[in-house]
Amino acid sequence: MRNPRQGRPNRVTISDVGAAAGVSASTVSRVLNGTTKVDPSLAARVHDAVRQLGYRPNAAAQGLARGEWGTIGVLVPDLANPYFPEVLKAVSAVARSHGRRVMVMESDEDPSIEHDLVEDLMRSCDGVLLCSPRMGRADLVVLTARDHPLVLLDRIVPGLAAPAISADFFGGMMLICGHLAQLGHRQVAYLSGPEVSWANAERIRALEAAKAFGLSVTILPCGSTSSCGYAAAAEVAGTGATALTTYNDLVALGAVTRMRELGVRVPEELSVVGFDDIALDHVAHTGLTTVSTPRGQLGRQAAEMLETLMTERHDGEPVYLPMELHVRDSTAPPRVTREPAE
Amino acid sequence: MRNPRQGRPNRVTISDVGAAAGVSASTVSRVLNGTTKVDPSLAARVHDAVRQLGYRPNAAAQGLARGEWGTIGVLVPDLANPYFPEVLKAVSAVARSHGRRVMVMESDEDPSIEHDLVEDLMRSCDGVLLCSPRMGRADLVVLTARDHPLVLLDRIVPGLAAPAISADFFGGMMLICGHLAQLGHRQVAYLSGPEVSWANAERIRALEAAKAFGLSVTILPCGSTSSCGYAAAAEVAGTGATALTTYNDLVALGAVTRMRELGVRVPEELSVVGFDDIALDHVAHTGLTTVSTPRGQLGRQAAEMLETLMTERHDGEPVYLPMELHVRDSTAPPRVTREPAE
DNA sequence: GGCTTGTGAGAAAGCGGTTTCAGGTCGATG
DNA sequence: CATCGACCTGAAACCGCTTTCTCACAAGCC
Repeated sequence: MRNPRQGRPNRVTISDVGAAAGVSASTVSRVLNGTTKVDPSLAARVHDAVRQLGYRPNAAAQGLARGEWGTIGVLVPDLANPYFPEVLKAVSAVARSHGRRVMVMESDEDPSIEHDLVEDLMRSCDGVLLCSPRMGRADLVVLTARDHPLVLLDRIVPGLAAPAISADFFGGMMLICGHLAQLGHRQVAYLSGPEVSWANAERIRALEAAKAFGLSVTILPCGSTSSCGYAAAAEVAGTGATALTTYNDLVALGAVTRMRELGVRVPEELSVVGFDDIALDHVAHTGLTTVSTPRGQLGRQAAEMLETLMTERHDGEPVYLPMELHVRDSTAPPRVTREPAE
Repeated sequence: MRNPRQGRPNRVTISDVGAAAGVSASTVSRVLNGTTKVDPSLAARVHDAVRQLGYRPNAAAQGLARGEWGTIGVLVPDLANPYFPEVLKAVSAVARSHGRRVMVMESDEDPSIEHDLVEDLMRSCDGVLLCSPRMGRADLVVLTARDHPLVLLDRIVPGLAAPAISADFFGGMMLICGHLAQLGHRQVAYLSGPEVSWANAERIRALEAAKAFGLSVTILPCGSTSSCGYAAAAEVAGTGATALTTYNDLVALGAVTRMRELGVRVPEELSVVGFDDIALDHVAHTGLTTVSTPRGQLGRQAAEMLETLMTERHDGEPVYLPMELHVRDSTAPPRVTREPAE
């Protein structure tokens, strides 16, 4: 049944154009795609017909015939997280410059549906950009094993067939630790992100490594939202920490708000550091010390990787983009140095 | 040329599945779509084959055969504007619940390319959600005249064939004016948004109407970003206004930042009101008085409208969603009442 | 001038599904 | 026991476009 109920839109086909111009459909196609020389006068007639009939080629038919959808897919955990729109923006620009459309999906932070979503993207896109901090390794192996262009974003997993690009979370946290150590802090607390998040693991790995700077770290379970930060902030006092590091800026800002309420002065009594630099500092004047993720570059480069992946085969190593430290008003030397460095 | 270079992904077709299961392709299709009763044992064999071969139907082929792409398209002016991700999130959820994927495009605030983008969406999507505050009326007329489901978001234009839904910007600004009038303000300045923006016009229309409350309004050209607000804030002093209204929260926050720098105390010396409620107040504690746009509901309802539009024909009137006033810390009575109401 | 090249346009064969159409099997019925 | 429907299933047509294949025609060569 051709679903006669709804007059399907855009019913003018390439043959209609051909008929109107007095040529065959093949010729119309050739004119529009410029694949072969055609008689200029015919070409003109075709263009006229196209304009008059308002012809627009059916994307599905083109995709089918060409074996290319002209589309790339992006999966992100949460669109509302200010981190992603910026990435998306860059991806979208790159895709457009290559004549591709962008399909966006969101998993709502639910890793269990991500596999299906990616499969869905794969069957409707030429390539997929996957940003999934939580997806289990097994799923990743299955997906990257499929012979379908896929680039991993902000997630480096050794041994996968797919290329990957990520901000250097480890390096970013090291910058923070260095900054804190230099200020004289020794006891640091960390409001940890999602348990199974790779990005969170990277931060923790850096915190461990920072023991070399003489930092001692207490890890408090928290989450990735400002309300998590707000809720978890109360427990920082018990750790004796003079500085607080966080999974991201949202958590940090939530914590700062709570600290204010608790009468803990920032940074005099407690230094607080964010992560990602999404604090919109120019607008909201939060003055949060943090490290910045190069989100635009991340998106741009990821999209370019995907684009090359769709023509050549993959070769390269995972790419890490450096983060940058922004010292603002939320960090200061600890009030009392516990003891001078031995 | 079939582009033999790149082994096209997902080469297992429905016929392969049929062969593996010892049935015809038609039967496989019937099993997968459940259109007709098929022998249970055959169905089982088919399902096995599907699983073993990892078959996924080619979306383009399905789209072509069914005359439906299973996709809706969304065009927004700027993904990085925190307003849109929330709308998008809701749209995406609704689309998914109807088994549709979402294609996203961004015009980068450039109305001149929007027409093409929409055309592109139309030829690859079953329906289009158009959020374009700037597009000229002529373009809108052309696009809505095409026989293709399209819903207008945050833009009500009388006389168009397409259904429309918008936040009630007029009502929102009236709430603000009422609030300010009640506090005793008489002289109000407005940092105006983009010249040609419909949403901006609505706000101004409300400001005009608020003369009935005894408010006298000075309109200052500004823009839609925080840096615009920052830049334009200096001119407010010259107007004698005791309260400042803005195109949106970003502008307002930029203005507040500048006011702080200029030594103007908010709200003691100047009340400032935002618009949209994207200030992330729970995280950044900006304390900005503003009106909230029901972005989630907007996206949800718009997507539903589009969905019904794709089956039935359109009938209804434009929908306006109410805004809500949030009084926070950035508004207060004026320091000196210029003169008592006559 | 006859024959080989070269050129450009139309016919036709897919791309990978869905859906119509026709036929074959089987149970029920007269 | 022969006939008629129901009901499935496979073959074939079709969705709209691209691309190969084929062929007619014109120009170039000896």
